[in-house]
Amino acid sequence: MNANEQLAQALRLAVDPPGGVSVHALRDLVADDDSRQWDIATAARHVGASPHTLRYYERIGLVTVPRNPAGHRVYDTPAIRRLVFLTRMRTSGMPISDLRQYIDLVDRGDVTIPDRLDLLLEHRDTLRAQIAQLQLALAATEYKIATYGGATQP
Amino acid sequence: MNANEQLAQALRLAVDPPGGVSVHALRDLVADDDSRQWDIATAARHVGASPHTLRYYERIGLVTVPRNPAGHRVYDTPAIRRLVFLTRMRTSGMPISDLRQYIDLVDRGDVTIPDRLDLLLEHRDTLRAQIAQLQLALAATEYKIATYGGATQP
DNA sequence: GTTTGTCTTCGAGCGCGCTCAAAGATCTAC
DNA sequence: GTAGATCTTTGAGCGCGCTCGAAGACAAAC
Repeated sequence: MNANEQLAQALRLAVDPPGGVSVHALRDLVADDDSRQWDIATAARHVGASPHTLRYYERIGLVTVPRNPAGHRVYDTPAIRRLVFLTRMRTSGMPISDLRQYIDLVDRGDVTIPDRLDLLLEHRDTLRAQIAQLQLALAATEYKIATYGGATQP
Repeated sequence: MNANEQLAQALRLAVDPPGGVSVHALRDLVADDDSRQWDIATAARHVGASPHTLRYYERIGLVTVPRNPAGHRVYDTPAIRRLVFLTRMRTSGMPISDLRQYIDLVDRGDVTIPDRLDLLLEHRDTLRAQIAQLQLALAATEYKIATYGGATQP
């Protein structure tokens, strides 16, 4: 295998990762069943964050959470759905400032739908660019792995 | 143009738009020509960082840079190659602590090659996981975009 | 009723990765 | 020779996104 072939192989591996995107998450977007209630610990576990983080998100206005008579947070389905959205967007690198902007638009009603769409389109571009970047880094890494033993330099 | 070249070409086209690291950089991994000299501003421009950042990387031991008689940094080819590697790994989300670990191994010579390989393999897994995450977020975003006008919630 | 745990609010602290400011030496152009 | 940009070092500061601690109310188990 010469250098070009190795390079091509690395690129191939980077662009065609084993195991594709799961459809699971898409189903989450559609599912719309319950009117369950969750305490903060359960909610946190469900969205993969800490209770601290959930309180933080509420503090900075990303989500509003009703209380029970004792003053404890009670997460309902809309709150959970929003949190799932928020954490996914965070995981994908959207800064909190953008999320606040988006949430503000949501809270201002349907009239802001075009603006929200713009934000989403922008985010889509960002995601695509990020994926491309990562695939490049992956290609470089695959290449380095494939050729190790040859060169010593980093 | 053979298959490999076409693949590289396709990747270049798919990856280049947002500016930043390009397929170019992969060639840097193979290329090994020059003994050019660069001042810090040029070096910074070349790797897509600020002079501040380059000095910072030197301070924390990620790279060693010779000086000219006046005490100014003179970046040589090995230094640049290492910086390109470092910035690519940073861009792909590798924490500086990992990079220091890796660089320490490199500086300790060939005996650490297996350890370095381990780090690279681990990073490859991280990259794959990240890409999968982003593709998921992208799918979710595409879905939201496609269905906008329907639902109002977040 | 008492322990033990989880909840509340509020403010402060932290780790990361830069980023900048200050004070001074040096290079570049005119 | 002089102005202005760029270089040096050192130490401090900053923005982000949490993360924690303290002090106290409430809940669940015995």
